[in-house]
Amino acid sequence: MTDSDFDSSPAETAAPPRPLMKGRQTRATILDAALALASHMGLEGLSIGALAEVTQMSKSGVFAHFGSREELQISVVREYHAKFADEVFFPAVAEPRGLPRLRALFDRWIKRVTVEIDSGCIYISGAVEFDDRPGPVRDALVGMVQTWQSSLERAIEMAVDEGHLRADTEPAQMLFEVHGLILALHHDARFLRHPGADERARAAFERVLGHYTAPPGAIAAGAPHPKRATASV
Amino acid sequence: MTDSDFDSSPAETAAPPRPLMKGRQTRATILDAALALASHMGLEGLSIGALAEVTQMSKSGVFAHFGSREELQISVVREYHAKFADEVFFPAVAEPRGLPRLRALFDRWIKRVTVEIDSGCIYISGAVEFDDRPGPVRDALVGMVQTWQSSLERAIEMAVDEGHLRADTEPAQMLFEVHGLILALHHDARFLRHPGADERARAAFERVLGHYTAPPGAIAAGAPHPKRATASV
DNA sequence: TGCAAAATAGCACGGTCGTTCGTTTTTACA
DNA sequence: TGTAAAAACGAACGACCGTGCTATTTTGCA
Repeated sequence: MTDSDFDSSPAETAAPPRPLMKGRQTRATILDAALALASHMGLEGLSIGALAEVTQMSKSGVFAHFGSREELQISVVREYHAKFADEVFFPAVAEPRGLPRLRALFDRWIKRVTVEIDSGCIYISGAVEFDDRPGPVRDALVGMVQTWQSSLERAIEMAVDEGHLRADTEPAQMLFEVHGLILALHHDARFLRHPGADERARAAFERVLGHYTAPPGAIAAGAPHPKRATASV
Repeated sequence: MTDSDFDSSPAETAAPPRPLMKGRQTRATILDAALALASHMGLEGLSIGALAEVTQMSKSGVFAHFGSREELQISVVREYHAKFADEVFFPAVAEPRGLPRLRALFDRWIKRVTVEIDSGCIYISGAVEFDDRPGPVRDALVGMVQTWQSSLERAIEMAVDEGHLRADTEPAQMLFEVHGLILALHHDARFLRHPGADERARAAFERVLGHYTAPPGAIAAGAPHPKRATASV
């Protein structure tokens, strides 16, 4: 469809077999509440009881829509993925390839991580919660994060191809650095509650861009012989 | 004591009033197990039952040492802080001020986050778990992270004073960027299980150093006029 | 409007959680 | 060695958890 496989819903839309309407609808309501709840408490903090209370339903009523807590968690991850795609990725790929698209991606990413008061990034919190916890939830999470990172990496490659970034740019390396900025932003804004964190992130992003757009000879590899770098005191 | 207030134990060592020996000892054993457990499952994943099983004690026996789960969590945070100081901070401040010390800090930080297989960084996981969860545990966590970051920022300032870094360096900004590298490393190594993540972090660190050691005129603020930066396609 | 099917509710289960309390064992010092 | 205090145990509590059942209600279509 677009020039990416960053697809919101694999094969779920369209084709309502026969008996459904209210079902999907309340399922969507539950999922919305679950997404909000998971943003605060983490995916492991999700509880069917709390979800039932919030949606004014019975526990079993909520439960029936997912069949297991694990399936609920995975559904939440998928839901977040879809929302993330809609709010970050798709609007950004409307921008022209290269730097404009790259800037749009980063800018929307920043906003997604910070401005939405009640919504911590589930990619980030999920990564920490499930880095040591094997299972289907982790697998789903890893898959979606990898999809998003691949999309970003491809956007970087395009910027190289367009001549907006240096030809010797390592997309994976640049991605690592940019991703770090988002993580630092998330940390400083949400945990430490630093007010100016997003400005730090934007400034750092410009610095990174500055490096990857500089003429290849200017800034070579390591430190360009400062006064006395690794010398002792 | 040293040139920092990065103190391991506020006022806990020395001065055993009278009746204690076995108590502190088993408390330390429990705390060790708790630290390992929290590294895997997070601070919220800590359970007194699991801790009792691992230490071959009764639940109430474990419980008695802390008085509450919350106090246990705080003790774990303090314990991690002390270990972190011993393994990262104190050895690094043995290096001469300026770049050598800065490199030592970053290098040991990297190792702390990655090479210790069974130990995720509690600062990082705790930050995600408690960014939306007010209370004493969050307060303790924030305090320790701030202490560590202040120490790092001071090390950067010293490097500026020594003339190892550019005079117009904003320590807080540089700290933000370096911290992001550690977070990206933690993410890629532990969650995505990328093998070469630490090399990416080291390379990025050198890049950051390269920027902050370059002569002030060379790389100004934004992008230094590449071929055609923000132009459309 | 009637009727099958889907959606939801209600209830109970086994389990784990943090915590309390009374008892028993262990420690440390006279 | 005796003894008071500290440490550890064991059982029980109320609360919440996910999940499995069987009703009951609601839906959508003939």
